[in-house]
Amino acid sequence: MDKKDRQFHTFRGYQIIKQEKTRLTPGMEDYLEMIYRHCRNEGYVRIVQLSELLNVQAPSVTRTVQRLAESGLVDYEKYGLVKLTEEGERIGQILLERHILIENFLGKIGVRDTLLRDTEMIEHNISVEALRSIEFFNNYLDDNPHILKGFEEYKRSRGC
Amino acid sequence: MDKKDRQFHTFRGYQIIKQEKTRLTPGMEDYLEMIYRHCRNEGYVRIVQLSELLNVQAPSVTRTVQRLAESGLVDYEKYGLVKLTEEGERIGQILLERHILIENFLGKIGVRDTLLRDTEMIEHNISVEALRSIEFFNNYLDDNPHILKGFEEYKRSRGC
DNA sequence: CAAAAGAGTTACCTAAGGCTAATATATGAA
DNA sequence: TTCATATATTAGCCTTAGGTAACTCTTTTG
Repeated sequence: MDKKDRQFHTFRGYQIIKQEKTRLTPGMEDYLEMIYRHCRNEGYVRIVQLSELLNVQAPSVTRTVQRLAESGLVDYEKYGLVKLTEEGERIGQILLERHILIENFLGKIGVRDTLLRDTEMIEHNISVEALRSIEFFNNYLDDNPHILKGFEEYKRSRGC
Repeated sequence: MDKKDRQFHTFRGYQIIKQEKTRLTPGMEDYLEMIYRHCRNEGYVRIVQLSELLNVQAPSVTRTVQRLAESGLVDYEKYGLVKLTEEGERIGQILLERHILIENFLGKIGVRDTLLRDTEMIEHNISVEALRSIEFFNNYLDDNPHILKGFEEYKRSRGC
């Protein structure tokens, strides 16, 4: 592990370190994940659809899609359809799986109303190690359903 | 709950929404939490100390401390000592408790090397609801130590 | 008490990722 | 085929939060 990984950093500081390694900003991840979700079913997606799905304005989408194209993750030319490259498909799938993993986990421990938002906020910056821990823990909980049953009971008994 | 809270947003989109509500950016939270940690013991902290603790350059600290002063969270005047106001102390404590809560939880499920980084990345954006869920779950795990013992066993049996 | 060292500030640069306004392209209907 | 509408792009602005270089203030020390 890098030396600087062991020191404290600000939120922004960690983002910068991560980005140096992956060349994918949180924003690009957001877009790529959504493109993947949509292209899985439809094969392509349009700028305006993305802008609705992501709740941002079209110019923000254009710019980010252009960046993803430069990075070789989507095929896109002006006024055309947004499609994934093989590499984009591969990474998009990883991003979506990560999203689902975190969402499942938060759901298990009782997050409801803010599930989407919390998942979104956590997924882009979490480490591989933490992700693996969550995955293991998820599996453990699935294989031992009495634990979450006990948790529900525990919450009820404390008037939650 | 606000209507826009139920739609998808990008990472940046959620940050903006959150900030509209709290008037504290992730950066300001980082700094305030560290100021609180240090002032608890020493009563004050200097710009250069903060820059070392946070691993950023002094000018970044000056600017953020000035902003925190504008927001009434710290007492600071040029070339002076950084001290917390009552309000800053109150919020700093909440931030530190939140940090510890998340760190404890991640530690319980097995995060080690990246514990600090993961905690930092999660803490600034997590919802109150998710935080409460984690808190409950933490307590449940503490009151039922066999669960985490079982988890250790589970991991070992799968060669982790 | 003057000079050097240390601490802090200012001015300015960069990048990401929002936004709006204005412009350009594509498409479907008369 | 032309024109209206829908779609997309460009240009330019804003904020946050990093950075450096150069300058100023404060403190310490010979």
